[in-house]
Amino acid sequence: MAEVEAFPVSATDKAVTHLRRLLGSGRLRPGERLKEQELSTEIGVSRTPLREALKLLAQEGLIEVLPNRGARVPLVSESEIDDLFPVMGALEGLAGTRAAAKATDADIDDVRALHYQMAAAWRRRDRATYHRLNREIHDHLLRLADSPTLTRLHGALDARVAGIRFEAEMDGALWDRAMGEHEDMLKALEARNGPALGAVLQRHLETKRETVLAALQEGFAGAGDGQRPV
Amino acid sequence: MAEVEAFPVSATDKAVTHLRRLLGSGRLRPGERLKEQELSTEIGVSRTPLREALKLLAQEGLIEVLPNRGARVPLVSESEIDDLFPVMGALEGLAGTRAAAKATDADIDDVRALHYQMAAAWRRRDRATYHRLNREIHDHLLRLADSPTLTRLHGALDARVAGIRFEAEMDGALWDRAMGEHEDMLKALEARNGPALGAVLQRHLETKRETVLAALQEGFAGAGDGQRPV
DNA sequence: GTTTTCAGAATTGCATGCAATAATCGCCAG
DNA sequence: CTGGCGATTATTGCATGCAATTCTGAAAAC
Repeated sequence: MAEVEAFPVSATDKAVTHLRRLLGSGRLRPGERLKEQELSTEIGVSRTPLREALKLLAQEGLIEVLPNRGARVPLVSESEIDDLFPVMGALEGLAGTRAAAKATDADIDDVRALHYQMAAAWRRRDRATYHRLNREIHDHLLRLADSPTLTRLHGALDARVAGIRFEAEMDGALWDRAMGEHEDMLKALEARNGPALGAVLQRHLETKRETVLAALQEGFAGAGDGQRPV
Repeated sequence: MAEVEAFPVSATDKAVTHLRRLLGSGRLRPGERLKEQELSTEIGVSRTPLREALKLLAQEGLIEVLPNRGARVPLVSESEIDDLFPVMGALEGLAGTRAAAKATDADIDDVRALHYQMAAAWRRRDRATYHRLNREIHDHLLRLADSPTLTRLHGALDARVAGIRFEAEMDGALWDRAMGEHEDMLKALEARNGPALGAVLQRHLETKRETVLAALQEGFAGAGDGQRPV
């Protein structure tokens, strides 16, 4: 067995990872104040690396730090969604264009397999499986685009909406529309038509934007299910 | 006069600003090691906020920090340029599309004024003025796009190539091509043709990519003129 | 009953100290 | 003279302490 590069995870990385999980899982809710003392003891690092982690996540927009007033989980507003999604659309559009150009036959086979599994989940209205496979397909396409910068930026933006539990709220019409767009994606990818794939992805983002906005208006603002009426 | 919100600049902000200037001005050269002690005394803050600043800039890709080995100014490689520019192209394309849709007549007048000043600078081969106005025009368009996320991401990517002194190397043919694209930009903006403006900006980025690559191959790698053969 | 005030507590921002890791340089073998 | 090795030095990573700021809440004023 090859010796694994014994890679000392820094306390800052540990804090970043831990905080990401807290934010993504909804343990920290929008508007909530993040106290350094509290978090540092929970995570098991001192305040210095924790503060570094907070600043890093703030730069990504996942939290916001106010001078002398500590960090908060930002409330996600409609205007932020409207700001965010066009940019994600542009990035995914580029990803699609590149992915179609670079995909090997094997890559396309992989995506096709995921696609048909997802279509099956959609037909039986299995939300959880659908969303898992959906994510896998999008990750796959992004990976095919083969651009670290693209992956990094997209990930940063995606993390901001990850807290919104829009999946649960996805209504039938929007879900069908999304599924239809996925059909078009597969066709464009099979035809290795980059511009078409890019265009579909941009349309798809618009559908996602509407889904997220609907969820937001239903009161699923931000991470967690804390605001759920039951 | 309204009382200005007296806002205390944090030591971290001070360090970030200072480091940005050092990197942008070429005082710190690619490959150079950044020592915390040295920098902190020069900037006048202690190591803690300096370290926060380093991590923030590292997240933007302006520097890289290796575990236990400190921070370095990364060498800019061709592959990084090839990675970066398509993404910037997608962002500027979006900016153009939005800018054309949102611009008021007054906005267009402003851009037109800048454009004709720049054209004059181009005709008399006044590089410095041309590049200043060029930057102003691009900033203006980005501002018209009216998207904080777009501005932020574009700024982060732009900072990475800002250190490369590609302006000095811009050869005649590429310069003329860039100027022609600016003509098209103005036309598209005047016609409020968003897609057209977006497309021009993407083409323009490709021209810039070639310019930067040429400069890189001439040995102007990264910030500063240290590698210049004289 | 509502608002203002102000002392005490809590919290953040930053500097410094100490342990752990990496770089450096002189020394010795070949 | 060159290349490898070990002690010394330099540097990073992190924890902690202290000053400055903000928050809290209870009493006083209206």
